[in-house]
Amino acid sequence: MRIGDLAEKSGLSTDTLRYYEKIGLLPKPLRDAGGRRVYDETILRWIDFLARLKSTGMGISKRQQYAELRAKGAASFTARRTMLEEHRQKVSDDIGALTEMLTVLDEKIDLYKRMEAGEPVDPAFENCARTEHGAPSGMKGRTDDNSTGPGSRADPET
Amino acid sequence: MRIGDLAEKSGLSTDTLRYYEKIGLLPKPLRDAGGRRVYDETILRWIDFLARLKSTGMGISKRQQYAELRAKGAASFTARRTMLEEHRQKVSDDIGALTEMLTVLDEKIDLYKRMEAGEPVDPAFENCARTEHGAPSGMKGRTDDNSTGPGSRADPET
DNA sequence: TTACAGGCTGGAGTGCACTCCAGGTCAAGA
DNA sequence: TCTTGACCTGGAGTGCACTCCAGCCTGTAA
Repeated sequence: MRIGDLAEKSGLSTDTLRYYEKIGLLPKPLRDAGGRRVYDETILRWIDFLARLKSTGMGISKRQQYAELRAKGAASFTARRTMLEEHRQKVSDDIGALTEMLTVLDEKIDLYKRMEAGEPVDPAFENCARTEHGAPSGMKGRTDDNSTGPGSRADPET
Repeated sequence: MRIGDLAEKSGLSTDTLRYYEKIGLLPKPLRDAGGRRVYDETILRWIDFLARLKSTGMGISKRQQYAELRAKGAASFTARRTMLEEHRQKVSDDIGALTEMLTVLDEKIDLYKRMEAGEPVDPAFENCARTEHGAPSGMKGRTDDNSTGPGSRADPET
């Protein structure tokens, strides 16, 4: 498999594949007689896992570190497991934060629906819907962000 | 409240607050006699929500768009709700992907533990442990890394 | 009155993660 | 043979999201 095929199969561009090789995320591949990179199908599994690490918030330097350990083989099993355990914790925390945000968004969306319908909104609930930060409400008098529209005293974003 | 106080309360630096103002995320505040920015407590709720949008993956341009709508007052309720509904979908999808990753990590961590203990690992199971069955979210059912480190035939990263 | 903390502006610099480009090589098909 | 397309390298450029800096101003406190 040449780099173009791998690009197609992995979803990464050839530039990105060469870049990943340069920074050590991908092992240096064999070359054919003409100097072109030749890849084995198995590299796809590694690229996939790298993509998953990335999409779940692991930055390049951590991935580099992991790739470096991987290159050491069995000697790095424990170190790799430790990294994965740390990442697991981060992923778990992120799920918690996102789940919380889902609630915040649901409340806010509901609030907007009711405002759109012209329903009067209880300021106490507004606070609750908007954030954990319980600041006293009372419209702030900024010309550009507040009470501008006809018929709106309460803006969910105030 | 001056910019230093707001920085302390919001967790953002004064530089970041001025930057957010410059790009339109924060409304232009009033100024005191000496030309210094003066903030009202209520801005904290908005900053908080912006932070939440950011930490849940909304980029600056989308936040700018939302802030622009917010500045329009009641006239933008529906547009804002639409943006929040789109973001809700994204957050929900992200939770799905992260949850899937949690399973992948758990299997991989378990695999490493067994390798560290010197347990022989059945290659078939290895694959199973690493692969997403059926690739639910856009990926093609490959979910593992693979390669040969020096000195191990059965490397979880292989 | 002077020291100094804090604030102001415009603009340059940073780190991440690519992405693009110029100028060249290689190999298969017309 | 010639053309074409894929590939090569080194290096420059991009977009995001800040972060830092120089040089200046203001207001309070010793």
